[in-house]
Amino acid sequence: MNKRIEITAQTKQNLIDAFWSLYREKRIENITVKDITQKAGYNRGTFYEYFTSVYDVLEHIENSLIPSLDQLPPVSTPSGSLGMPIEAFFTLFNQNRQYYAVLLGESGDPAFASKLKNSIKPTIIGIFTNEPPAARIELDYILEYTLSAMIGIMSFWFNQTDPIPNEKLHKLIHRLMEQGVMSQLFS
Amino acid sequence: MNKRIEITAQTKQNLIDAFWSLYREKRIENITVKDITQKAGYNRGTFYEYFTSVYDVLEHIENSLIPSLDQLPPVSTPSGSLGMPIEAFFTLFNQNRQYYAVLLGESGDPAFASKLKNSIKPTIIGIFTNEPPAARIELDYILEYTLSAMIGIMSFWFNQTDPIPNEKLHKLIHRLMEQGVMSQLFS
DNA sequence: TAAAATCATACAACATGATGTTGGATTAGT
DNA sequence: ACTAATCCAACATCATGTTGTATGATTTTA
Repeated sequence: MNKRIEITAQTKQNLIDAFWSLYREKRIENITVKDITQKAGYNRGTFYEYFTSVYDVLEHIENSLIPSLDQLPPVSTPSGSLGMPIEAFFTLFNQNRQYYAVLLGESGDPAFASKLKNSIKPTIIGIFTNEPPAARIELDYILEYTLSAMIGIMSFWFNQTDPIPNEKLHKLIHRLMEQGVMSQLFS
Repeated sequence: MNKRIEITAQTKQNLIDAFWSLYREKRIENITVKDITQKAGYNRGTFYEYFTSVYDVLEHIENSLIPSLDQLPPVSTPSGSLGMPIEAFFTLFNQNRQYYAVLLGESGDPAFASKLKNSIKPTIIGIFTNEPPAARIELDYILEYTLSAMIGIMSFWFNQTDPIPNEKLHKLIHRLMEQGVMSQLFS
């Protein structure tokens, strides 16, 4: 039976794909519903059966990229990466690399970076439930600092024409986290 | 023949102010030219004498906030802040606090964060002209990491309802930069 | 299992509102 | 009083979001 569902799922996906191929090229404010449906080969009205607006499509894509972070492996704290699941971060970023590169880039959506950070925070905070409240508040700031830094450097890396090797970046981040920025600047 | 500079400057500013008061409340995609001119008390057509679009107003505001960073004091490297002008950063952020808080926030503009970073980078890179090329490439990554972290934590701080004291944040950032994240997590 | 009834999908067409432009009215500077 | 600027009213164009309908697939009934 379910032929209907397949059709709608396909139509929806076609619209999403058309949107994305436009979004990679131009700012969202210049993308019209007409553009999308023309590219996907549907009537403009059909769009509204699936989405409420152009921004709704973006939202849909973003939300589909966030849940994969619930799949953050239970944060082990091996001596190598005290409390910060850098490896896990790496893996997840790479999985959706093509989307993250755009969404976190300079013509991306700042709300996405926030969503991303906020979805990761609870996992890490969970490790520090025993800490006193004062340290807890400071933790919020440290987390924001670190996650911003991670997202920043990964996004930068994604968008390089000639990026440094995976392994090299990996080690650099480790050093930055464990020894700070200053000690790395004068080597 | 004197252009009526004062009048036009005032009109332009009125439009900018009207835009900003709307921008603080809602996403830019929902702000129309009509909204702005109505709020500012002008005819809609007048808007186009000064700006080409709603986004052009935002761009204008952003650009007026960037040049102030050329005024970054020549980066002294006192023993306290090796290469990173944290104090200068603090001062500049605080000067335009109300704008930065919004523009760097989650309904802000990701392009602004990029502009900001890119305007600061050359100043800092200038200090490291003697370094070998390999270190130069790594420096780009370190800078992106650090600036993202700084912008992230400052923006977070701005948007807290009950922010920690200026001095405390200041010291925290120093520690994070000099000793890294990890050593701060387990105290 | 075949015909009838129902429902989901996609579309054409419409009303509304936003956009960007043009030509004219008004006001200030000399 | 003349000129040049500022601002506005009105227009054509375009995007939006909605409604009613044709098509064809699915389910029901007999």
